[in-house]
Amino acid sequence: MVRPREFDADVVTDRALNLFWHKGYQGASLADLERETGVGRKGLYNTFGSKQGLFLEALTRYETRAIELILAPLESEGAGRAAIEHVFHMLTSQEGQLKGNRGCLFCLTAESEVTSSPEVAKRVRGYLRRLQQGFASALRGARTAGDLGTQKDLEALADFLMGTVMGLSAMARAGRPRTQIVHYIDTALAALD
Amino acid sequence: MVRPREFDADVVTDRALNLFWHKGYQGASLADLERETGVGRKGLYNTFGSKQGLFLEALTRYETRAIELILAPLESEGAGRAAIEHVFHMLTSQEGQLKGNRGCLFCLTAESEVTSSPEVAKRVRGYLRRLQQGFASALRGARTAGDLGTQKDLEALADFLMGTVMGLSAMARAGRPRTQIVHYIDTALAALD
DNA sequence: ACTTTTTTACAACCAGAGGTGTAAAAACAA
DNA sequence: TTGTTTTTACACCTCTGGTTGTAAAAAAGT
Repeated sequence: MVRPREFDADVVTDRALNLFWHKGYQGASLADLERETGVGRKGLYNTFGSKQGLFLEALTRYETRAIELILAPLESEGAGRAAIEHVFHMLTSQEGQLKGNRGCLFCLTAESEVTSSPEVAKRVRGYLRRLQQGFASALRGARTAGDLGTQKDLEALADFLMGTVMGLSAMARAGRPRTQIVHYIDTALAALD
Repeated sequence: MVRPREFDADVVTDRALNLFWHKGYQGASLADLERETGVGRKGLYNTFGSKQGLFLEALTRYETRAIELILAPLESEGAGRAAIEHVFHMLTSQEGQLKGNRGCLFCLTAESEVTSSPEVAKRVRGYLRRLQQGFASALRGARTAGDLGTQKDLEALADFLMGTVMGLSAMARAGRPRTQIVHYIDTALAALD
């Protein structure tokens, strides 16, 4: 009775995510999105409602991946200092957000103008809060395991690590040399000693 | 013989700088610049040649201030650990880049699309390099004064501090709570212990 | 085969971008 | 005052942004 769609909304979301990740929300134009996804304007609007709707969908997709790769290791029961180090080393590896000078999509978005949209702003704040809490959780684990100085302020350390993620994202997007980024991360992790 | 300008290019540059600082290069439109400076399009184009020309002029103005406030203290003869701490505390104070969620103009520009312009990219790279070298210089001073662990890698620490400036700028622009920023900076400075 | 429903392709829309052309206005030398 | 030069004000241009309308095309139930 109805004509089925010629494209898979999931792969379209994936491709749109890649574009937003590379160029940011405002930097990715509808023409870019058409080209990248192979779907015409009307198809995108019928499916996602608006450019921002598509962006929110892409954010969800990104968050899902980030939960697997970053948050889950930090939030897991036995997480401690090793989990924290693993996350940062993963982020600076080829698999992480360094590839293609993309950085972290939420960090990028947090600095941009899209945050004037309440929905986007809420999503960004939520992610960053969860990230900070993830670090706090893993830090408590590290303390319990005796891997952390007893005089350290855990809340301050969690804020520090969250800021470090933002700094890492900024350096990645700025195309800073790999050596500099590695120095940055290694020194930051040494702050836990 | 010639009709003199009705505006002072210096104050126009200042006002344009403020706008670019708040909204970024692409975020500041010609209409915004006209409104902010009180000068018409033709006046701006006669004086600065193009939007990018005006931006480069504003960058120069910003750099001049940054040299006074940030680089000079780091590069001065007796600079050491106190100079580094002073710079970061100044940046997190009301006088610094935190005011109005502006962050650091060079860091902001480094993450943006304007860097596809070779002139802009060169200016940004030059500033960041000088900043890193300023930290390295002050770190050498700190070591000489015995204010630094002897086993620390100075180059890595300098890269770390430069990254910390980028992280601070990102947090400021993202409108992160002051407490979090203070935690971030204090913990980063403790990494010098 | 016909009808219905939805997707498609294409063009158009309106707002805003950066940049420019034109002619009036203003200052100073003569 | 006149003439020259440059700045101004204002409209305009072209291009691109996101968004929407229209009509052809395609599947599935009857």
